[in-house]
Amino acid sequence: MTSRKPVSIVEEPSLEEAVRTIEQSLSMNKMLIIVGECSVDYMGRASSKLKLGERFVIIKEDGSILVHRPKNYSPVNWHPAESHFEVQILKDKLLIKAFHRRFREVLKVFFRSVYLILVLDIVDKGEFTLYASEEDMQKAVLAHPEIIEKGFVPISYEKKVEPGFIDIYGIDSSNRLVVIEIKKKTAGRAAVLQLAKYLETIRGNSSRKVRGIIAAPALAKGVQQLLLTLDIEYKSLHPKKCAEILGQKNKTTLLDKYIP
Amino acid sequence: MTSRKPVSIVEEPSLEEAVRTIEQSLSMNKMLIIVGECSVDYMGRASSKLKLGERFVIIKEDGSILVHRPKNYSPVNWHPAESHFEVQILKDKLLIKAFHRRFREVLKVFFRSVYLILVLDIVDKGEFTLYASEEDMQKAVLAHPEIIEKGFVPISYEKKVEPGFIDIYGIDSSNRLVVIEIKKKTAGRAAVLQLAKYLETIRGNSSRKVRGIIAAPALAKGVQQLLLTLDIEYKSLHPKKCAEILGQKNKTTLLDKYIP
DNA sequence: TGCTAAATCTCGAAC
DNA sequence: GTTCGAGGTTTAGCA
Repeated sequence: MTSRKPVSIVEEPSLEEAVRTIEQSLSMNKMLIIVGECSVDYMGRASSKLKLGERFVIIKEDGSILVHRPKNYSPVNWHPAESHFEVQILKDKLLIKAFHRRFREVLKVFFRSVYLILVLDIVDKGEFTLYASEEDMQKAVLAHPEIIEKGFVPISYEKKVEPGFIDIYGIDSSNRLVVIEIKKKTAGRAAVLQLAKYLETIRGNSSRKVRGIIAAPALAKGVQQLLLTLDIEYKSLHPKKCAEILGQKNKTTLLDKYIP
Repeated sequence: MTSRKPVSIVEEPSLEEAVRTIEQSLSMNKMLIIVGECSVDYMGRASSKLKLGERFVIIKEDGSILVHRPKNYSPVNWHPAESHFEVQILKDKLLIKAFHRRFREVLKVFFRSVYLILVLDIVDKGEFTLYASEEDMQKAVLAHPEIIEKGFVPISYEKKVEPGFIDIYGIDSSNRLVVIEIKKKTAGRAAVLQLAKYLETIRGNSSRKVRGIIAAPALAKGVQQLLLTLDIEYKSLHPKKCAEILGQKNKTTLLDKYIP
């Protein structure tokens, strides 16, 4: 048994060698980075021509292709995933054709010379979280309760209540109990009904007035009426804003410290 | 004198070697592709965390940085141009910090191991034209003269006249001579004065009324007055529209032919 | 599947 | 430097 080789390098291949390498890698679903001198034609939703120059082309295992120049964040030409490829020699040039069926597009890269081909067999299962997770939103509220409302003071979080765990509970400026359910995305009926169950349990155990608040970036359609019926409030709370708030202590230490 | 080496490869460097290579390349304003096992933290307009995995990082000479996973067209993390970089070893990891001053952002890439570093010293002066080139615009006008005006009939193109070549000339519906100068981008004073010279030559050789038309997507500011003075007209002509006109015959032959 | 709206939008040009 | 507008925008959420 051979161990996986994450990086294979083909230096200064002839165009024929390059064709073989590229075809083989594509058939084995490996990623490619091809560096060389090329021109590019694109036609589809729009059309474009790029004259000869040195650049590199990335072909990913999901069938996306990108042509990158030495400048700019964005590729000069590309196809999103699901492209199909054809490689051939055509008049002393290596031609990579990428067809995108859904967009009815064709991208053609003509290599006059190939400096290097990288074949990457890399595995990436790393979890990616954007903005803030629901947990981070919770942290943001705990660290800065005023983002819910002035005078709110958290008492506990992840508190066990009959149907599950309450995200945050505390008291407001009038000493009323407040139960908060946090949602990262648009809050639907399910979220509201879950909070309603918590409230039912708590209201049954106490004679004090208990407020319920759904904190989410948005409210699903038709849920507004449900809130009125169940006597639950809605507070707009965006994960992005939470991230910024959490970051403020870091921002002074991180951003202001580091950015000249 | 040494000739430029477009591609340098550093395989399986130690983290210390990697730091040296990266710092050196950055200081010499060369492009970098770094393949390895890394995690990524981002904080700025939004924030994100990416756990350990195999991926590659591109750092371009304009200070843009991209972190690409094996899938997806778009990078998982990035900075647009104008980032500043710091490279260091931190707790058995290679840390690349990218600061973006304008956006007040920090991107941190922690490499646990580096498989390969590509240093690219590539030059790309190739012209990029989206939609249509000036030549295509000329073709579009020749194929469909009515996009200039109803009744216009081209007679010749690229005709030699004293200062250079006239893009297109022909006659209008009133049998007057028409000289057309085509520009792909906003027409400035230079373009108008060039056309004026052509007109001067032609008007000197003929007693007929000669019209001069600048065909371009836009007119630079202040040029309007110059047009009045020189008795030159302006016709809005967009390369995009020209491409669409030209593409009508190509779309069926190219796209339908190639895309399965 | 098609639309609507936001995006770490990017990017270039005008002010 | 900042703002404005277009883009093969892309991308995610909903009808």
